Amino acid sequence: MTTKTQMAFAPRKSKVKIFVVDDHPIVRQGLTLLINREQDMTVCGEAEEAHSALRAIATAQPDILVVDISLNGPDGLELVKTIRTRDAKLPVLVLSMHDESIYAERALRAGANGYIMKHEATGKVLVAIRRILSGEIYLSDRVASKMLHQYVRGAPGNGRSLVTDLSDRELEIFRLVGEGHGTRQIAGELHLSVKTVETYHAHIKEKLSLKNARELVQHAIEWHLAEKSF
Amino acid sequence: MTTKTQMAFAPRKSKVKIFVVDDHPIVRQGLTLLINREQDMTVCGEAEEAHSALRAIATAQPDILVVDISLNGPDGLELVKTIRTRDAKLPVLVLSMHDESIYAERALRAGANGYIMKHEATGKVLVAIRRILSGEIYLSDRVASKMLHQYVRGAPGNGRSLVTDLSDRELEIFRLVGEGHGTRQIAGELHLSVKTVETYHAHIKEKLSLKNARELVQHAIEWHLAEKSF
DNA sequence: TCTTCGCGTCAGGGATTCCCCGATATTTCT
DNA sequence: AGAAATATCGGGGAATCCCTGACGCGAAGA
Repeated sequence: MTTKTQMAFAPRKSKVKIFVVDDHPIVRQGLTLLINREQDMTVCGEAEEAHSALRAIATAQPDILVVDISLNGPDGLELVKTIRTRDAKLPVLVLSMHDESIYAERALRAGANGYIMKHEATGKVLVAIRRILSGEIYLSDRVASKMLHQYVRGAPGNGRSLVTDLSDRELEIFRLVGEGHGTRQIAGELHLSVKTVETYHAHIKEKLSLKNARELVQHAIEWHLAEKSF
Repeated sequence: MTTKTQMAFAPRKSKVKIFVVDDHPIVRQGLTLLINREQDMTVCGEAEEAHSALRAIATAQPDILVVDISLNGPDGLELVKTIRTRDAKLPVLVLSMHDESIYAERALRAGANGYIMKHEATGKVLVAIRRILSGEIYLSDRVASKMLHQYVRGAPGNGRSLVTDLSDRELEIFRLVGEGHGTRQIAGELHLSVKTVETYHAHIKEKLSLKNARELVQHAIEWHLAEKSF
């Protein structure tokens, strides 16, 4: 099931090439400096959004990707999915500033090989990268146990919100609404028809039991600046 | 393994001592590496939340603080306010991942000397630090122009919120909007014409320098949530 | 295997809101 | 008193909301 034959256990002659996608230059810089300090790793390129990332990846040919989940335009999940349609094997580590395990689950479902949060120790990033390169899947202990919990029981402590029921695309629109983007604006950013965005509005309203668009905006904004850190 | 305040082998030369507060280790690392590459700057300590930050700052005696606005527990604004009660002059640069200028206004009002967003170039951080150390206030061009625009018509002397410029009736509509009520609904509740409510919308947008109704809703909700915490 | 179902995408069309132009009367400030 | 702000309404075009569809596709279930 796994393609371990591709991975060599012998020490590489060339460094592992890593491509970083994050919309915060400071984070990119931090990751780059962190990675380049390692003897056997090097950052072969960066991008701040999905479109240019795909272009740059084609030429840079990295061995692994590190992708932030919240980007301008198509988000990290979309990027991972797109990459999966082009290269089934290219490993991806998804970064997130949110502790919410809904993203972890979605990331893995989208085809990522690991999920790590920005508030974890920097060393964990390197651990995750090595773990993934060796063919395994990386999850932080907290997220892993959380996901297992949700696997065993439906809702531990009743901590799941209706937002969990949203599909990836719906969640993406929901997030953009929460950031204050309008229908037309979102349609433009995601290269969709206005009508399509309106359909997502309708679906989200139904899944979250919201009466009208105003409540949608209200909940999206409150959810956005909730910053619920666990 | 994790040391919140790490004493580097700081050269005794008169480097500017910088203290970093951010709940994302990757960001802290990025900032630290970035700053320490400068000849005249050094990071004298870090913290990931407000409480330990206050303790560490007392001993580290930094020349300037760099504080993320979203922390676990008390947020960056609270930290800035607390610091202002202890040291009126210690300069503070507030970091934020939000590009909304709502936070910029609040940051300055809380006593910060600068506001910069994480999605700006890393070099800007160094520029901001130097600018602040020279006694000035740093704002990114976009935010600065917007805030200046706001202060032209306001009263710059007192630090009151722009919301106080609203008339009673306008504030009433503003509050209802923040509670999620729609135009028609408000008109019904106040026994007004829909057109009248629309006029108030326009007046409020004008006074608060808001582009469209969406920003109005955003600010109204933000303000509404802030009111509840007092 | 066939069928259902969720998902992503889009259209038509009436209802509603947004947002620019106004207007008039009362209250408040100078 | 005169000027400015305030409170109340309207017209009309653009944008949106919201309902009712539609189609392909992949996954899950019968």
